[in-house]
Amino acid sequence: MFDQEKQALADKIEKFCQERGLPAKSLEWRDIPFRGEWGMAAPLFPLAAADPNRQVPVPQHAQFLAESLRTYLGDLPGFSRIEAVRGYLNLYFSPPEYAQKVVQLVLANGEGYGTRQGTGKATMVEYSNPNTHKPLHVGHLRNVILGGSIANILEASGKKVIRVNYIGDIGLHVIKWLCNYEKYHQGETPSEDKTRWMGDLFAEADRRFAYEDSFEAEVRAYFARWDARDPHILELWKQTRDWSMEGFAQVYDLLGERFDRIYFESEVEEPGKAVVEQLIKSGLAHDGRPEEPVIINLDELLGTKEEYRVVIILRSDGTSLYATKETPLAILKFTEYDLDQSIYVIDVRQSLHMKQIRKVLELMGYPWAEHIYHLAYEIVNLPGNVTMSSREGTVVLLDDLIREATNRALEIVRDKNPELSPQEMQAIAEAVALGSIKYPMLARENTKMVTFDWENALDFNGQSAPYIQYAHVRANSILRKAGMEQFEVPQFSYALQPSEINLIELLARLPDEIQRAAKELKPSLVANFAYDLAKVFNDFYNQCPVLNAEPAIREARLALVAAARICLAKVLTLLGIRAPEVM
RNA sequence: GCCCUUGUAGCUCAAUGGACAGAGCAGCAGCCUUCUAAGCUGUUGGUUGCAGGUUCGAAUCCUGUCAAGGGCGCCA
Repeated sequence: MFDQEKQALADKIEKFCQERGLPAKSLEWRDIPFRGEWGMAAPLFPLAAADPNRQVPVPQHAQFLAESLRTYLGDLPGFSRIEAVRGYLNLYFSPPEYAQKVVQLVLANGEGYGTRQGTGKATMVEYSNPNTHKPLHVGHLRNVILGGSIANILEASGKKVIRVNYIGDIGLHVIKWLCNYEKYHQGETPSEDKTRWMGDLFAEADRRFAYEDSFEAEVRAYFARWDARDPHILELWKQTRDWSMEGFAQVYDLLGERFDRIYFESEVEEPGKAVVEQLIKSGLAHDGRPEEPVIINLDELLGTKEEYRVVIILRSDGTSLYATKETPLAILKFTEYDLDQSIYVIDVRQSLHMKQIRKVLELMGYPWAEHIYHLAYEIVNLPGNVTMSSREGTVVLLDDLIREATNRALEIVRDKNPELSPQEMQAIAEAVALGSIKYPMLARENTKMVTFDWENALDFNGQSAPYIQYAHVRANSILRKAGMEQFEVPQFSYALQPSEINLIELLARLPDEIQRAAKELKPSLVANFAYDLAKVFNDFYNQCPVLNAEPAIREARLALVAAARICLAKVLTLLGIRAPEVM
């Protein structure tokens, strides 16, 4: 933002160091942690520690250097004052200039503020990955939300992004479902809620499989028939798979997710078996059939001990496994696209598995194997550390949660905005409900477990999406009443309130926050920033009258509100949360 | 047994190796003739699991230890 000034400053500091025989270390600048006045700060401890002429303890010497430097620098253009405190050199920006630059920059870029155009090779993000014939619960939600947000953030940071969904449309779970359906529910068709109906039947099939030996045997036989491409089974499979896919489409539509490419497990099953043959031929895999499965003993091949373990790539009966299909999928991805990085958003329990797949691809000689990255996230549990399991009946279904949250939000909207049409009310309630469900899953670190509880999920107060959405609504409300679309170059030539300064500071930080979140693949950084931004905006809202301020101040503050609205909408969008105009 | 993750206020979580460790919820006391109170103000609450080490400086990095969760040959 102040590049020229910063460069001039760096030159002066370098000269200062040279004159005193100090190592020419560049100072590390950071924000000053005190709010209400802004600028940049540098600790002088490293320089003090490296000073050969130092005779007092480092902190004391750092303070001495800071003071010397302050005197040496004198008055600098663009900065209002310089101070030396506890070993830090603090430079304060000149408020009117800084404020104007920031607000103008935001307004000039609009929705594009803080984002860059996509250049270079693409980054692929694989996420959601639902299994057909199974219910969708809150646990699946974290994956979708996280993956979608990461894709958004990467895109905003200047990457080309390819969103990919890998659908588990085949495997033991599907065979179980089909076998159970044919035996006990022949000819039945799904009820209104297809996903739920499919899920209920899955739970039933899963129970039979676990507790009835005869059923298990039937399922195995059924799998063999699938393998032999029994036309009857293929037909049934296609039909039932479509039911699931229709249900998924509804959910993605509601959540606002879209994909550039959908891969099906079924499309890589045959290629996977070919890869297995190839691995056996090359000697990497050991074929123990018919008694034993086909395995790759990675530890033996690599000389490691209990690190990569053994990976099973084909069952002893020749049917495929998850690992059978993972290698051809990776090959397909890198064949279809020119990728810089291939990110897999998959829960942490599959860490070893992903590590094995990567290593197998590496051993097969694919140079891009190192560009595979497993983004591991922790699962969503229920209170008391109960894992969601459809078999145990310990799940919170997505449908139920969204419906309940929307109803609660609708009550509040009706109460607050009785003049709106039912359609408008519904749209707002949905935006609020989905936001409040999504936000807690994004605001934690990926590696931290999320415990779901109803009370929390339906709380629209405090650190939550509605809080941020509400700040956006307030900004929007002011602008609507002002009736302004265009803004003159704002003049902040009055005494700025601390809350105004804090707000402007956060607006200025937005681009860096996006970059950092993209680099670290952490939507939590954006989620927490969004809350900070909303909080600071609410402070401003309470302390600084806009519409009733005297003309010069009113104009500047309106521009600031417009800039804040843009940024609030921006961060919400990155999180996959809608920013309503009214609520 | 081997490996991974987590441990911060009563609860849920923040904190690019840097200044007094911050929010929300819960509790208590207040604020709607003033741009929407899904908001705001004040207040209570801490030996950052424990012990060492590295560093001018550690919640953050390293080692050990304790606790919780997860993974480890035919589920995905």
